[in-house]
Amino acid sequence: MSNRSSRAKPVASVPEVVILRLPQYVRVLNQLQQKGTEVVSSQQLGNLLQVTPAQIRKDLSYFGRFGKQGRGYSVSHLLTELKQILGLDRRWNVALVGVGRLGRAIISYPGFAPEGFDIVAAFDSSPKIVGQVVGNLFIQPVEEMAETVRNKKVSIGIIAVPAAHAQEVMDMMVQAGIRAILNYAPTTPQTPPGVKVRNLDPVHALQSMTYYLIDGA
Amino acid sequence: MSNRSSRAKPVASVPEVVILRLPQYVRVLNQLQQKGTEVVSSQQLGNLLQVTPAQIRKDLSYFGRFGKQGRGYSVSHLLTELKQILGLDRRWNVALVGVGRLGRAIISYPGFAPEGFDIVAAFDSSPKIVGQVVGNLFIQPVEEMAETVRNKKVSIGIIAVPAAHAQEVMDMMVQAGIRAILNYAPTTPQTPPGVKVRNLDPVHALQSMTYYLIDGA
DNA sequence: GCTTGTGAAGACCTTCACAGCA
DNA sequence: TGCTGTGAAGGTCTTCACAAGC
Repeated sequence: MSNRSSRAKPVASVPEVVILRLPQYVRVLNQLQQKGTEVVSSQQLGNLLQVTPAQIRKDLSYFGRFGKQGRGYSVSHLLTELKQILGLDRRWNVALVGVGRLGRAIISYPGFAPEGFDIVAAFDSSPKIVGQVVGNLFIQPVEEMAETVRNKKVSIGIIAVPAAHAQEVMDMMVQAGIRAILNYAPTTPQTPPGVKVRNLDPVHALQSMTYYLIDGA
Repeated sequence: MSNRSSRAKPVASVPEVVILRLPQYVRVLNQLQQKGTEVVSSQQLGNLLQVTPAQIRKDLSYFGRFGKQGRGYSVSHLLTELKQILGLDRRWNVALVGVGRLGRAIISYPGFAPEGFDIVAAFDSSPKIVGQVVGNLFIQPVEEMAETVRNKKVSIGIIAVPAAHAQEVMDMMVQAGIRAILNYAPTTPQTPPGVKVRNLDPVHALQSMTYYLIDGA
């Protein structure tokens, strides 16, 4: 009923599309804050995000009442609330499986840590790769996954193995208790309920655009 | 009315969610074909894809009637049709902008060419990088983009520059006539109508999963 | 008998439009 | 006056359920 503590849990379940938009709001609010903007209206946010103002207000209304009539939203307050809602006010430990060319690129990608995501373990199935050190990480055999996930409090997995092995890696991760998975393999593994997967497959992305190019070319 | 020539254009506009699913159907059908499966029902496809059979039949019905009552779908026939619908029965020329660490990884990624996507040009704004040869590609200055896109019949662009420059690269690509863009930068550029963009931002993907992890941890 | 293709129903999400409040 | 928060309306996508046909 009250939302004063900003711990308010959504009463009804929030549509996933809404959750997918919130990180974008966070990103734009961050930019506004850096520019020194203190207050923003749903109208202005909508312009920046190419979204209708009504949608922004509706999205936010799932979680509480963050604005002031006649004025708009306090940038810093809304940012704080959204980060807390999304769990972006803390750090998350991540485990990577597959330390080939792609896996190495992911380990050295400098964009994760500043956003609160720390790759704290990396696994491979090849004896040639296990034992190597990449970045600061000692590459472990996949057999150690469950134990390491427990010890290092890993909550998120990244799959960077060839498509043919993605499903078994998924299963191992789920078995180890991981419930959020970022999948770089060009395949869509079967996912048990309660586990979230995001696929980052560039080929699939391309294949879903060419349809719109036919005729034009 | 007839769909014999399989050139049938959809009568009403097809929902984008449908277009996003079709490449998955193609992928699974490819696997079935390699295993020697000749006929498949919407039920079986649904099991493999974790989608309801009704959805598969409805999706396909936007484009024609590809099945046989009582039997199901011919794998090879459906595959041919879907590839043609999506434009995956031909090759597409792609231009990359941003030849840093990420751009180099994209150029050397071996997954594009077998699926019909050829990176035929690469651009960078840094004089230190322009003139280098990466893979087989001579890195050109961004100023040459419009001309090269025309000469080499490029239809698709890949953005692999830092977030701060993604918007201007987008604008240049659109200016050069590109209408499909794969964006690796961690930002969502403003997109003019008629241009399709797919974002492959790993941080955004992670930020949209942590919500579901709260409580559990 | 089995499976497609599809209108109709239902679920879900977006947009409207306005009461309420600063 | 200006902008939020939100029921209600509208639109879109998914699922149902069954006639048609192999």
